[in-house]
Amino acid sequence: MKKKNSTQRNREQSMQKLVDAVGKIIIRDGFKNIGINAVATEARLDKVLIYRYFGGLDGLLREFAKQRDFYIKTSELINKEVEYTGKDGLKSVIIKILTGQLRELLGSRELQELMLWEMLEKNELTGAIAREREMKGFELSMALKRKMDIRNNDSDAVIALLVSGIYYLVLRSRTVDVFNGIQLNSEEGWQKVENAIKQIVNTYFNQ
Amino acid sequence: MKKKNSTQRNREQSMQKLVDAVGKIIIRDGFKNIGINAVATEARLDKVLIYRYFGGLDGLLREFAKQRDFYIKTSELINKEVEYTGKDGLKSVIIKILTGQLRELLGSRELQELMLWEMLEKNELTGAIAREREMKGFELSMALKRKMDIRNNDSDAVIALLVSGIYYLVLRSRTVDVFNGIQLNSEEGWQKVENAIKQIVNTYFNQ
DNA sequence: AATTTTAGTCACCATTCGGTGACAAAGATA
DNA sequence: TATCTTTGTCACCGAATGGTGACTAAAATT
Repeated sequence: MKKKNSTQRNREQSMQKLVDAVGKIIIRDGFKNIGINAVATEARLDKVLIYRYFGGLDGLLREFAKQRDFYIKTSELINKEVEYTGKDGLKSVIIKILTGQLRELLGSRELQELMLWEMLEKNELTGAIAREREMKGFELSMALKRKMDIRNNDSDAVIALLVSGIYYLVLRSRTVDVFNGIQLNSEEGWQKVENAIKQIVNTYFNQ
Repeated sequence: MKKKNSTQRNREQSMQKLVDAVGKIIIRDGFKNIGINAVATEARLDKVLIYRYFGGLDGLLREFAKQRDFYIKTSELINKEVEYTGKDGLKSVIIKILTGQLRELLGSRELQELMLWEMLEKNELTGAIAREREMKGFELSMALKRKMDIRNNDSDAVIALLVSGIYYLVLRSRTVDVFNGIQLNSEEGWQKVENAIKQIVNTYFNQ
């Protein structure tokens, strides 16, 4: 079997076109408008290929999720920083991680759509993606806990609450301009959120 | 025109059946499965009545939203408490409000579905409902701000972050059991969240 | 060169969607 | 009693959905 790069009749290229079509639709219309017909039309290919190459829409979506690594990368990058940071520098590391997650999610429309999807449908697919991401976050919380005082066993709930707040605000900014007086569609508003994060972390982790 | 309570040919009763069908579907299948056909089937009535009595699905949904008051009631109830509370009691009032919102949202499946809906669709309907709720929350933030130190102008962002965190955790609990090590489907987990809220508020609003 | 495998197009299916017109019967009005 | 309005059922429409079988033609195998 020789591989030819002829523009016609190229299976790999067609498969990639279909995967890319998924991303385009998610960014343009959101995940809820994804369907066999929509993807095939977007890719300018016939929908029967989705069944042949991926076994159906689910398989295609799985391949899509595999290609883009959908988890918060900042966690992994800075995770080890926690280990080698003294108790004093811990606060700034936490702040760096949280603001990093804020900015990363804010910058990735695809990730936003995926997280919304996870929130209202419990697929095998969304479950798998979410599980991977949650594991990263959990590692962070555990790493923090080892550094913290043992008698303070609610630090993970505090982190969870802050991360959740970040997630909600970013996802909410898609459909609303103002939340609790915070401008969700201007850099000024996000600066205020970042400041709030810093202040909470600095005051809470001082005790 | 005499009003008769005959079981057949009763307009008001049929209208109410349609409105109730909306609620049933939202609770059972979520908002995304709401459609003309589904509502009519659930109400055991013909869909043409939805057009005649409500002008369409939108009008029916508006009536549905009007009947149930979809906003966080705790805010309104405790709002005035803020005014007549000294600076010392302020922390406990904030905690009471936040935990109240947590419990209220946790207890209302309908409200959860509605908030999810607001997050991913920008209807005239979802917009109106959201706007009303946001106003209540904003009033609270403003009332707090008046009590607080003027130089601290990020308290509203802190509140917004906490409220957002509460919203996200509750909504996430619909499709996931654990978030950051917090058990979202057990009272124990929510106790931890409440404790985290208390600790954050107590440390932050101490300065 | 002949044959088999593969990539891709096309036509079609049953189902469901939102939406509408026609019609029968019940109730109100005269 | 006769007429008119209202309530509700039914049948249908076009469009879009997910899904499949038949076919053409390119490419690989023999």
